[in-house]
Amino acid sequence: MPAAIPSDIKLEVDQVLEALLYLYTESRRVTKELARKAELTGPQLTVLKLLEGVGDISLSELSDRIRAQNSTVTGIIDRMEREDLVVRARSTEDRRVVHIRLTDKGARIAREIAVEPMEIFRVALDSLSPGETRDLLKLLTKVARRVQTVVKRDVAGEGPSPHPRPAGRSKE
Amino acid sequence: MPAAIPSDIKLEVDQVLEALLYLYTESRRVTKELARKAELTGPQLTVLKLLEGVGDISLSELSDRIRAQNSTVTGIIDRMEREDLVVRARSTEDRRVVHIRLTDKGARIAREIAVEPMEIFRVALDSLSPGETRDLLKLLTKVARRVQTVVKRDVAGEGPSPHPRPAGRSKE
DNA sequence: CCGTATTGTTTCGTACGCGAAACATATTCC
DNA sequence: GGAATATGTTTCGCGTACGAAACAATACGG
Repeated sequence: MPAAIPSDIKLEVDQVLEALLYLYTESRRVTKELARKAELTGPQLTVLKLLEGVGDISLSELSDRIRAQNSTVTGIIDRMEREDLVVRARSTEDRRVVHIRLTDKGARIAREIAVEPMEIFRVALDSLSPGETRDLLKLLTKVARRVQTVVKRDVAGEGPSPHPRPAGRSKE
Repeated sequence: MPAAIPSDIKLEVDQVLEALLYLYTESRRVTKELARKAELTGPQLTVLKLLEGVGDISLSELSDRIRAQNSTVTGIIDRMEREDLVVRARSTEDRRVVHIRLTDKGARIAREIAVEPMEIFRVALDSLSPGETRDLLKLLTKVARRVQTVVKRDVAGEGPSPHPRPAGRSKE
């Protein structure tokens, strides 16, 4: 644990978080806007392009891929089924499993939207040199990995507070 | 525009996006978890700490700060008012504006949650050297700025498609 | 002054997004 | 083989989150 953190580092950390927030927010906005042209929502477009890429998958797998809970995806698929973009097909081997499949209409729309939702970010990232891109990736994954271990430890502990208390009052 | 983009760059870009998504998702999860200890939701905790920091502000300003629409914040404030965490106070100079103010209860809870929601990320970012942190910030802001200009141009155009069409059919 | 545009907030409708509980089917262990 | 368990999905309740429209008050042009 670092002993004394200079406060200008804290400022930079804030700015990093700000930048992350901005980029994420913007990525959603862009996806959404792109989707609107096809009368879709952001998540629906994501699902459509995903299915186009990998073929039929189960609902759980879909949830994993788009990092959402099953209960969330159930709703998304409900609405997409209502719009005749996908169909549910009960698996024959394991009857608990539901496979999600593109309909012809769904496949056609996926084809029509040739742009990857994240295209803008590709463009933006192109403003970095290959070396910079690699550096960025390295730094981000390093941070991500670190977050992951902290979170893991946290979840495992589950107790009173494994957090490194930030010198604030904690009594009551 | 770079002439030929090697496909391993594309892969790295994907990974960068993946990392961004992960970090953002995780930050929300952590905030939420922290908030739960005080019977709050993530956004509510954010608002509480923000008000604690800057004092009374108008609803619009609040919306700006947390990057949400007014209509979203209206709902959040509704629920917080219901829980007696904040009060609305109509401005006397301009009777259109509503100032949001912490109640004693709200202020107390804000004080009790000494941990900044983003603390975990501070910890994670501490695993980078000061130089690396600065590099990360530099790269992220560079990308963010680039995204911003692309988006701006996009919005300004508003027309058929200022996007660099990716060789897909665009009719119909 | 009066009408019109502008600005700040709320309302409404819809779509995520989550966690907990319900439910159905599979698996395991005795 | 039947109870206990685990796994895949849905249901439910709640809280964001957004855009468009409604509404209120202010500013602006004539």
